[in-house]
Amino acid sequence: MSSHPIKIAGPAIRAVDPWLPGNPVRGERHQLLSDEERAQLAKISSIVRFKKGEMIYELNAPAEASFNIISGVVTAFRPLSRKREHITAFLYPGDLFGLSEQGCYVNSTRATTAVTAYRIPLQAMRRLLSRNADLDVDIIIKLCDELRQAQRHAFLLAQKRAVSKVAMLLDLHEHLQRANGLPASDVYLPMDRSAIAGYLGLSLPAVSRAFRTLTARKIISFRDRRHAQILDRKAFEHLADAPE
Amino acid sequence: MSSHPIKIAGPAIRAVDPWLPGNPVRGERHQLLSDEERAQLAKISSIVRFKKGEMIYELNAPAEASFNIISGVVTAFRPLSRKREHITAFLYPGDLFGLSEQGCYVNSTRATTAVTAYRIPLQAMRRLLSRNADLDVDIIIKLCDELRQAQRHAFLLAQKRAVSKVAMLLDLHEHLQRANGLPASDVYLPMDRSAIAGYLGLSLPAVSRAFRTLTARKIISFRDRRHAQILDRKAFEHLADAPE
DNA sequence: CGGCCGGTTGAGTACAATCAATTCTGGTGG
DNA sequence: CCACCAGAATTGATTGTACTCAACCGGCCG
Repeated sequence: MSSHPIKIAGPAIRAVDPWLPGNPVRGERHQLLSDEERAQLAKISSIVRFKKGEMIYELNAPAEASFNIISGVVTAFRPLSRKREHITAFLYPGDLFGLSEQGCYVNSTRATTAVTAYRIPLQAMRRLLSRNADLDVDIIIKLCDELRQAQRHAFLLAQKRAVSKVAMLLDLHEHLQRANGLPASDVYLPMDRSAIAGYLGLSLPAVSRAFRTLTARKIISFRDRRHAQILDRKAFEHLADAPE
Repeated sequence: MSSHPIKIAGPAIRAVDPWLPGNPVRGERHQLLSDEERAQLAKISSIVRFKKGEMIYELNAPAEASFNIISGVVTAFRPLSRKREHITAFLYPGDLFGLSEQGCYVNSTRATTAVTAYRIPLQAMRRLLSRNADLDVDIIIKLCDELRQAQRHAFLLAQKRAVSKVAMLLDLHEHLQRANGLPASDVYLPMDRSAIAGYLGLSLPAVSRAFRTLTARKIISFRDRRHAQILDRKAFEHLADAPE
């Protein structure tokens, strides 16, 4: 232990606390697990790496493990008939994924950037869970977090105007960056346009046009394809918050 | 105890098991809590009743309790500017609701029918959770269930054609009835058309037209406003499953 | 009997999908 | 280092579908 100054503490689960109002900072996601818990999890986990674009697991495959992201971005999606896919979520460091229903994964996942993650076998996880009440509570908190995310996603999808959807996506990512303590002077979008389209329930051209509209109206501007700045906060929030 | 032949066991949480393949019956939601756990929860809960249409709690109010439905249907929603609202979920017996973020509710809820429910104070719940690892696991299972539901809802909302959305709604409710062991010869929709519109992200006229289209094509028929039958299973699944 | 609420139907408009052509970008090999 | 290529992204023209607004039905209650 002490022979290694840089210690890998084990899985990290980060979420906004559902109970405490502002802990430690309003809206900030914080590390839920104690060092003790992380060590326990580390004992049953392995570290895996995925190259950009690599599949992590496929829909309906037998679920053998959950994953906890250390670095990189993962896209969770449901393949549709042809070249289309419905994107369920973008997952970031501190997130947990690999949900199953009756032993099978309920979506497919792919590394959107290079990814390193803890791989936590389900068997071991279950065993650990039934022995450790504190760990359970942390997982519950995280699941509540993901549930709220999914509900926000649904809310976004219920919007009709493409510009609103796009604005809400930017808003989500800005919040996310802030919640992770990163500077949010510009919004970084690690995924490509077609992934955005899949997440927003729009066609790829529609995404492009929506971005164009927003830049034309001087509401946002693009430093490059993946870095956006919000220029007109007022107009932006009007679109992203309560769209008509 | 024994003096009362009809005993109220306490909260019931029903969900599809994420791990066991088919337990007890493929796709069936089963009771997660042991009698022991239900008794523990019962001790810290009270039973509350709500009239049809009554608000249960409001968005952003301080969250003091979670609820577990005994009977009736609850609508969770997010109020929008005017007469509109985005409906997050319809909740049925065995469901758990009253999620909070930093101490406040993240949506509003209203009784859609007369409702009876357990009211579980959060403080007591937290205390109980941190002492009981088995109970935690059950709650985790339930949250996974709700998370999948939310993701299905998002998937539904990503569909573009109104008939697909409506078909998926019927499909969801048929599955739900089946999962609860009810006969599913016809699909019962306990909510009114405008609630359906709010859930599907459509205007009220669009819902009406979609139903009309489906009946005109002899894919479904209505026994009455709230009871639908699926006539052409093939065509129905084609719309509800992999649209396009 | 009349009004009200939930629901349906109709006409016109707006917005995004589609299909297709074009430009931009990043990566590769000469 | 540059030329080139392939995939990503943008733009354009047309079509379709759902929205809006508004009128109309039908049951329920006073």
